[in-house]
Amino acid sequence: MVYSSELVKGTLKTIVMKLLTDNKKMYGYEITQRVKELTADKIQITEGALYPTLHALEAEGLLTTQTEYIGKRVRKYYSLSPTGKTRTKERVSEMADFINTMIFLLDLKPKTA
Amino acid sequence: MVYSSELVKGTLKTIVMKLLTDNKKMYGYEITQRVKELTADKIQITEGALYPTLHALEAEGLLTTQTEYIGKRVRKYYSLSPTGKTRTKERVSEMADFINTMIFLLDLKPKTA
DNA sequence: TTGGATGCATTGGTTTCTTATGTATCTTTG
DNA sequence: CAAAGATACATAAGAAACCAATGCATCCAA
Repeated sequence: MVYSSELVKGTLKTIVMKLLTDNKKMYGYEITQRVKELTADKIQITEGALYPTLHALEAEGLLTTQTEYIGKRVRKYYSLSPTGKTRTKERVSEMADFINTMIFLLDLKPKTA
Repeated sequence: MVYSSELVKGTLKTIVMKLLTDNKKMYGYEITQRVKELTADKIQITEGALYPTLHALEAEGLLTTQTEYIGKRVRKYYSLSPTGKTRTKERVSEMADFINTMIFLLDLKPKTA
């Protein structure tokens, strides 16, 4: 099962940034795999979506990169900048608020809970 | 305060359909106002987003319409078709599942809860 | 009588994502 | 050892969903 792409829309940046908060540094491919395993294949980040997003976050100054070589293969690690860490907290808490609003709007909690 | 539009993306249809589940019939403008008041102005549905969405849902056969006149002013009521009701349940429960995934991914619940 | 609210709708542009493609290396398997 | 699949980066074309702006029209209150 995979969530409809419409549902997942708008959450990619937040997910990536939160992962980087917990893991200090990660590379693109690793992120796609981590999300897949953490969500039991329900969210699959495509590379066509991820790489432009990473580049955009870097251009915004929220991520920094460092390139490593594994044999002859390039691996580009991303880390949160100080600004990125701040923005991540803001984004995550905004998302938390939004989720509560959705739970209320969609009546997802039994009233007796 | 208003949620960033990026965050709200992809939830419009679900919200509209759920509202129609609870209210039998509603018209466009009413929907925008209801969402505003239910969310304390945090979600503001623009008309440029809403009307095309309503038309799309109608074209999909999920909504039916009936036009009424208030004085000389047209008011177009939307209701869920039987198919629409089924789809709404599916959408809402998919959204519930997705929200749980996001809560897990973003670590939004204290582990001792 | 003018501004604001009500109520419909479309158009042009942007953001965000998908699908497809490209290049290259490494590993596993028949 | 050849081929397929995994690893790893990236871009380009197009679709989907949305926003901002605008337009038309009615109603009401100041």
